Amino acid sequence: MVLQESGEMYLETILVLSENGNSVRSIDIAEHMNYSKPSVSRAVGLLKQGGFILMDKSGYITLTETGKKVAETIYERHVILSEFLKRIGVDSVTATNDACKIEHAISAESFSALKKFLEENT
Amino acid sequence: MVLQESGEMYLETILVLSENGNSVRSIDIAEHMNYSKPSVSRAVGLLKQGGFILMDKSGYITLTETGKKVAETIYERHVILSEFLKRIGVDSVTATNDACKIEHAISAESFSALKKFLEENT
DNA sequence: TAGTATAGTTAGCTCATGCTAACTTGTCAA
DNA sequence: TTGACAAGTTAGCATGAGCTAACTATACTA
Repeated sequence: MVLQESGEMYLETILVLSENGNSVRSIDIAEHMNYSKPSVSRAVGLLKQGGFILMDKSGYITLTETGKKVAETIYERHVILSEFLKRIGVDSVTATNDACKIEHAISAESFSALKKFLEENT
Repeated sequence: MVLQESGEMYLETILVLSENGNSVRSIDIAEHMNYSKPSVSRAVGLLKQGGFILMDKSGYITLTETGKKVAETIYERHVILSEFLKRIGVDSVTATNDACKIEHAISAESFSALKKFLEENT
């Protein structure tokens, strides 16, 4: 299963919700992302099928190792990208929004160059 | 008409082709973007309808003022983004590819901050 | 125990955007 | 003039991803 941008967003959302100590069911994802329940239901089904998440009998969702790896990769990109944008003078809200979009578009190579740049210019 | 990422790509392609002195018909766009003729035919129809391009009776395409503005905006982003990525150590091919994707995701505000950053660090 | 609220699912729609197959149209050369 | 090639269009398919309406299943409360 090839993960699209939307799949990455779902995984990232699951990671963020669980790290913040929130319960992670389809309904929680739907509320957080502002999507309808059926949209989330289908997406969750695909992610389950693709081996990125697990769901217990009560509907609580956890990331598999694979899912966690993807989610953490994307989330790290998000953090570094928004950090970088803020550093060059972009306001916090715009930086976060843009990071959210760019995180899916940037390659691993460009990302690590950016990260290195940020580390060297602290 | 709200322009999607794909519409931006078509306009950018039209700009690049014409600036390089190539003829710009649907078939030229199709060859350049590696898309089928029908895909381009429809996209061109939508761009025409949206007031972004004009087409003469022989099928030659030119950008309207609106279309040109969009195309130049995107193309400038492309140039600056790939310049920036190369500056921080990304190889030329990857920089170009990533710029191609990020140019549609970045906001005007983040872009101008990036441009300013690049100017101040020449 | 019956009724209600909450969560999840199913069916089916829409839109954007790619594709192929097949048709039309116009130009040029034999 | 005819035939062939090039360019463009039409019809219709596929996929991803959102949506609403309506149904199901579970659990708690009166």
